[in-house]
Amino acid sequence: MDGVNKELEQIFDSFDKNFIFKNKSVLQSNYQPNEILHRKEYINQVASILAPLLRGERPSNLFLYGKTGTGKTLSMLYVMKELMKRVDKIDALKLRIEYLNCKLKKVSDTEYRILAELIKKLGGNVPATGLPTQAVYSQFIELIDSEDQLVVLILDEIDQTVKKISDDFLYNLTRLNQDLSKAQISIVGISNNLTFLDEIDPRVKSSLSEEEIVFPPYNALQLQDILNKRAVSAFKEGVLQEGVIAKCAAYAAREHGDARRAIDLLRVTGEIAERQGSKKILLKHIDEANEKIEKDKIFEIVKSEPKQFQLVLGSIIKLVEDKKGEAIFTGDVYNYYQELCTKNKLEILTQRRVSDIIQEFDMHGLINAVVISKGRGGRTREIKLAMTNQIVKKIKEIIKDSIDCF
DNA sequence: CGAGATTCATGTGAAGTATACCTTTAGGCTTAA
DNA sequence: AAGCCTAAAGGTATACTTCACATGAATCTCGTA
Repeated sequence: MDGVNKELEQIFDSFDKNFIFKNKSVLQSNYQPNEILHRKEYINQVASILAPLLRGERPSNLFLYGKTGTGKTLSMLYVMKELMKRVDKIDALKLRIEYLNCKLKKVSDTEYRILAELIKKLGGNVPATGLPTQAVYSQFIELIDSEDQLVVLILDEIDQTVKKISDDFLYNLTRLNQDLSKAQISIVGISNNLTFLDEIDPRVKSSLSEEEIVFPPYNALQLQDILNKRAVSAFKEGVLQEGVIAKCAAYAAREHGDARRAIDLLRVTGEIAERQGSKKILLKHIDEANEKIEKDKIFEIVKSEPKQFQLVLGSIIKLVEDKKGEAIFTGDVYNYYQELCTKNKLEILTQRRVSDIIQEFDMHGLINAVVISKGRGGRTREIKLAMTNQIVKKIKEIIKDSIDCF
């Protein structure tokens, strides 16, 4: 018994001796800063478009674009918070703002579920299944229309949804106002995909994006500001080696100015420094962190891939290692893959499919596959691994867990 | 020797199929009036 | 009668397969110099 306690004490002790973090949550992705840097202009735009709400008028539908980590959601939520503060002071005004991230797994699947989720947020109740979609619609409308009120629906990552469902859903939403007698509704769509609006029905397009705001990526300097600000409350004083912030910002700026990425990088860097028992965060920790994030991403992909994919990847790795330096081709991979399938008693997919799978790996950046023509030797893909040996080794371990190869 | 035809091994697109997972519907059962 | 549940029926997305055709440079063919 005593032994266990000592062990625990040690763990707690080492936690206590944490030199690095003061408040790590500041660097976690759901953290809401109370001031948003370098987005003032856009926040103002959003605010001025939504301002009519305060007079009880329906604002235009609004559409926000921008790549990931450009502060769209953050800005929107901020404006929403400020608006609500203001509205609370005005008695006569009934305003509801509902935020829904369409990408969340439990929601994203269908029109039905999005509506169900919205209804739940508005205080209604729908069974998880069973009702006709039309019935859910009318319940939704009834719920909104039950009072004299203004409703703003913020639909985040809406492009994800529309890819899965048709744009009828959006069309219906934009026309909701016609079915309402007392209440009025505005829609704010947020999309990561800059070309999203080009892909949807023009009727929807015109009514959904009465106003549009594009959020540009942050540049390296702006990222630095953001990181600096967060670092102050996240880290203990003096733990940052000079240049750490700048380097983090530079890394993220290279990746289309994604602030989320920058913050993640900074956090992971801190975690690595902490784990190594370092008293300061050094530049070299950033490289490790960057690699770790990269690695995690790859592992995530590999792990979530079905067995067939893992077999193909296993075949590729095996062949590349065997043929040191020499390029390998689709045919080789397919042959070896067939062997592996037999060995593992799995069904053999057609070459057509394997070809697609290889292409997918290429898209994920796990391998480099270029289509070449070998003249009379035919056409094929020339395949190379695009990962460091370390990562390959790890992947082999992951694959080995589920499949007998190598 | 060179232009054009041929060839190889596989890429690529379209369309069809199997499967799993949903939604809808309808019928039956329960409940409450 | 209304509400609820469930099983069967109908839909739809996904992951493949099948079929058919496209590719593009090495190689072959054959006419010509």
